[in-house]
Amino acid sequence: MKGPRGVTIADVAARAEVAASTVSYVLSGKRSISPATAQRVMDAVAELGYHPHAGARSLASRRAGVIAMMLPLRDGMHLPVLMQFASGAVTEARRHDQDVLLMTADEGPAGLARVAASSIVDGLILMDVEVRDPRVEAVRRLGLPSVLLGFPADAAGLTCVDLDFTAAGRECADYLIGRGCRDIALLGASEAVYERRTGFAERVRSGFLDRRGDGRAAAGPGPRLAESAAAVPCPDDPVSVQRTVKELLASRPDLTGLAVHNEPAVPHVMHALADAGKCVGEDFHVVVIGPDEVGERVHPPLPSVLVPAERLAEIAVGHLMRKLDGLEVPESTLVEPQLTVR
Amino acid sequence: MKGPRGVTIADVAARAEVAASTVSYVLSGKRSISPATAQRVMDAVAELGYHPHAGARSLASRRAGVIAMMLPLRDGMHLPVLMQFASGAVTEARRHDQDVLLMTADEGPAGLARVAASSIVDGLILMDVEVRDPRVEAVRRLGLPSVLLGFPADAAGLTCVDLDFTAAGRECADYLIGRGCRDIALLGASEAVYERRTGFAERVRSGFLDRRGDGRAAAGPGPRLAESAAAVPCPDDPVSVQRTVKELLASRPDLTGLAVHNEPAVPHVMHALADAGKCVGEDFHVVVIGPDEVGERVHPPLPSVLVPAERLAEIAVGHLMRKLDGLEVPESTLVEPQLTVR
DNA sequence: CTCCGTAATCGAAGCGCTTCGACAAGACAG
DNA sequence: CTGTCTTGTCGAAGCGCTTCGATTACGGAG
Repeated sequence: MKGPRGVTIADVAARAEVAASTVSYVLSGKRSISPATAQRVMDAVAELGYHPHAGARSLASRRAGVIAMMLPLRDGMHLPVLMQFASGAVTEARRHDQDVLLMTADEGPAGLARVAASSIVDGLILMDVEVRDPRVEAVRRLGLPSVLLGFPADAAGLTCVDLDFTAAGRECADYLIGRGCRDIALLGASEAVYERRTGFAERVRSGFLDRRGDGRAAAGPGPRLAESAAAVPCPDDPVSVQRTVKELLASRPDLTGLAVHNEPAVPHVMHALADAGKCVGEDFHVVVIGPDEVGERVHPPLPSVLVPAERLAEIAVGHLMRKLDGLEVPESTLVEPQLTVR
Repeated sequence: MKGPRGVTIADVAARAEVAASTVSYVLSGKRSISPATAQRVMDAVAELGYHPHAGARSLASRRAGVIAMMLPLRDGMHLPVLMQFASGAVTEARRHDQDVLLMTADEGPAGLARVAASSIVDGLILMDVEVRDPRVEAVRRLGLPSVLLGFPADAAGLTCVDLDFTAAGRECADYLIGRGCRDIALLGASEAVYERRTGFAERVRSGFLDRRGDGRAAAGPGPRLAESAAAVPCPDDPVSVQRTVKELLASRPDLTGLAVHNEPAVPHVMHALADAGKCVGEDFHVVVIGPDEVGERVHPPLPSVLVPAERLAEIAVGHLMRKLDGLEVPESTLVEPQLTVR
């Protein structure tokens, strides 16, 4: 039924004149083998282009060498970040000799049950976990080693990794304050986003508002504070963005610093500011929270606090690997955001 | 070493009081089984939550139930399209009871050799195939059933699927002509893109220029033609876009229709047109080639010819499944673009 | 009433790998 | 020189599944 039978461990063993088990031990390093024999085996492996049959290996060793990565491929979620994450995860997984099975979030808990039961994967990375996420319960029940990106309501006993959004908000405020702004504001995502994932957007907001001085002394020990800071939600569409910015400027005439946590809105914000006669980079400062490209693609280029998606992926995969090896990992990991000044 | 041993086919067999082989036949349908027995088996499967061990299955049947999808995860390539493609591919694969292994293009030919040799996948989908692509040779050599997205220089014996870019260019021209534009232009990607993938960008251009009348009769049989049409490349950065548009308008004062085949440039094009006093939608028409969001996120919303990524994915996966079943598929499939008017 | 074809089921033989216990051959202490 | 460890290697027993005869039971044809 299948064409060329493929080179098996027996072929390698024959070629190196050893037993199949010896080949296995050379490859896995689980028993000591004399250097001479090991070399002969490695040569045979190279000459024959041997790669162990994944199925046979998983059957015998109860380790598939594959991890599943469940992404919210359909919507929401910022795309570049997702891609960077996916890319980083695959690269990191390969470094650990693992492959990555891609699943969409809409396979849901049943999908997780399936891959777990069929032993097709050894572990799981769950992206974009929401506060009330049905998949979380499934993960708990299945007992499959996993790492979540995002924090569910009850994270006890789970390994979670996420960007430190509070710190991101704070960094934006600090950047603006450092530029001399006394009155600053945060332009957030649409209301809908705030409802969907408690945490995420709110944490940015609270970090940002942390730096609100409200008349308190702006000097002395501790971080410098803004005299005044506000946060307003904002829909994605061009017209609403323009309106929101216009209203914001009208209601706060002394505003000189704006943090934008709403990727698609950025170009329109710039437009609106220009219309209002603000000269970004001189009498007005803007910082965006989002991937680098967003800040790069407008004129003038904007500094940005980005989600270090690749780092997140590395950390997540790294933690998962450690769990697979039975090692301990921290339950909760917050990754520092990175501010890129342009 | 592993916790709960998992439910096996033997457990199901015991529960249903049949032989393991009978369970296998019920599940695969490869031999006829009496309805009564089949029912008992199905019940047992459901009650125990049985899922066959993927490794064992692949070992015994020489079919892994997994296909590999190699994406250029690092750069280039338009992101939303990629995501839609990935999403569509996974969904379609699941419909055929297959899982998807995600690989990055930088694993290259060696990665293909590895997955092929380890029988971890049954087939391959290669995204974003370029004219001279080292992976193509590997695919040929390995003889692994595969489907390519894009056309390599020598596509003989391979199954290739792609958007009909020539038709996309033509459709843009036709749309503008239909709007009454007599002098139209195509704003393309940066020179670099044209060099990287012969085909792709060029085909759009040639389709577009197909509708150039150059003084020929604009009436009569056949498609209506524009009196004049031009194509200019354009870099991505805001400043260059502005300059390019300005120069274009200056050199062609009668220009009233523009097709933009350069996603990041779109907002800046709109800006430049506004600066030049053009009123898009009334005295000037713009159509973009790219995913819907691009057209939606500017003001006014623009019609767009999009890459039907999801369809491409379905077709690619569908073809691959057919190949896995030993059926015939066309060597070359061109997918019609879709024009969305707003 | 026998013979044969068909339908339904079973048992056993692998698939290619890992892993466990055995075992031969030295190394070394007594 | 005998007994005890190591070290390096082998053989065999599965892992859970599919698949290929073989086997039984049952009708209908002769």
